[in-house]
Amino acid sequence: MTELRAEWTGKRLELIETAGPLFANSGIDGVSIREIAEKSNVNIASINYYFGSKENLYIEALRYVAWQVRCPLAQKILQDKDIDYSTKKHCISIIKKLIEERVQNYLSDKYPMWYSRLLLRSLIEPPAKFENVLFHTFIPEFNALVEILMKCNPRNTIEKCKFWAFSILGEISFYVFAEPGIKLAINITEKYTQEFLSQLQKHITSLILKGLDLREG
Amino acid sequence: MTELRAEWTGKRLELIETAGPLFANSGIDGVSIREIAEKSNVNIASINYYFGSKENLYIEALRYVAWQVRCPLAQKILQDKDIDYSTKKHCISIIKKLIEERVQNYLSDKYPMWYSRLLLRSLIEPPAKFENVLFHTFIPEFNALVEILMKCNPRNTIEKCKFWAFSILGEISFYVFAEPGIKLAINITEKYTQEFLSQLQKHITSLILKGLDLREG
DNA sequence: CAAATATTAAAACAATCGTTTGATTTAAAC
DNA sequence: GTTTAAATCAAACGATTGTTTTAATATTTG
Repeated sequence: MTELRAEWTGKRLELIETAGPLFANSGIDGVSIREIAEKSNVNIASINYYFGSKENLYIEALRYVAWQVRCPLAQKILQDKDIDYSTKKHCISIIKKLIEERVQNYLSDKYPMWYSRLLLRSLIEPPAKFENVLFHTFIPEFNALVEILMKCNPRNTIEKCKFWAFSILGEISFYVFAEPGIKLAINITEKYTQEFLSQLQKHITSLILKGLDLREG
Repeated sequence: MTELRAEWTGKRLELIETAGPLFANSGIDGVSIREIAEKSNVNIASINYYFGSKENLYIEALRYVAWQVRCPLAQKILQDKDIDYSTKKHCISIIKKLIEERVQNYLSDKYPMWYSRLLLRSLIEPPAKFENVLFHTFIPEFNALVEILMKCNPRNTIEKCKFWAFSILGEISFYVFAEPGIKLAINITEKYTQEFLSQLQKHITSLILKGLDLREG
């Protein structure tokens, strides 16, 4: 666990942690600063005092969760010059870890569920101001993912590897953004159990590895 | 193409078609009835006159798109008693069609993109009132999908087949709800081309069939 | 302690929200 | 042609929105 940035401390952090889940559930327009102030036990003026505006608070909350649940494993792996991508075993191990990281950071109780919900919400409704956050989190991780997939399967074109990267991201993201619908479908009301997530991780890993012709053994 | 319902005609239809894309992009709270009235060239009072309230207009728009882009193929297939699920060929053909139907209805220019965007938005933010729409569209289609997957692969448990169904839905849905982020990642500004969608459909079909051990030949 | 700064508080700001009213116009029915 | 209903309109409703102001209170600094 890395340190939080200095900007995410004290009252600022409190406000982010209070407003965040509200934003994640109802969007920026679905939450009033009075509701945030009330639940956070601060005066309404504090929001503008600490963040300048409601929109800035939203953007800060977005930057905060993007930092928390970021998945830098792919970039780290790419820096390792000792990896031999010609052996199936290594490639399988890498892809397994890449999927595990995202299931852990997006879906497990390592972080509150609203972290990933707020992050993914910025994917569906990206006002101009949010693109900056996306550009520094989602895009680099995506590009690293594509690069690794290229090395694991050099015969594939970059276009095909982008499809594979989107498959990995999509499979996991679906359980975040469609969470209410999914729980309706499988008839549960509580949060995903660890057992469920373990099975899900296995399922996605198997699906992707098979697709990439990287079946073990 | 089936007929539209009587409730979706005239001024009501006009209002739905005007408000729909706004709702899909910004959510119910991100659009004002004055903006809708202005773009629709009607008086503000018309919205309450025709729908009773803004929320009802939103729900009607949701019911409208859910009806339009619904994917009833799975239910239809299940009614056909002549299908032999023990032959790989039939199973492959069925799953291909199921994926094609969703890519067509959700992503192609068969329908405006905001249809599927609004529908999927109801998955991420389902107020109590929207659950009703979900329950009559998303859930039955999902259940039928699971049932077909069970018949294609009787050795699988129902839990595993649910994962497979979610995989199919998730792979395609990702390109709807994360559309802005995806276009940022692959650096395009226009809508998905037919060529891109054709490749995407091939990719998802191959991915799912391989995962289900239904590789052709 | 005194001065300067940072934080909190209540109140009011203008603007916008969804909705309603009541009058007027259009269309349909007899 | 008269009557009845449907549709449209401008205007105003009270409530709520995000933000600002101004004063009071902590906190920190010298």
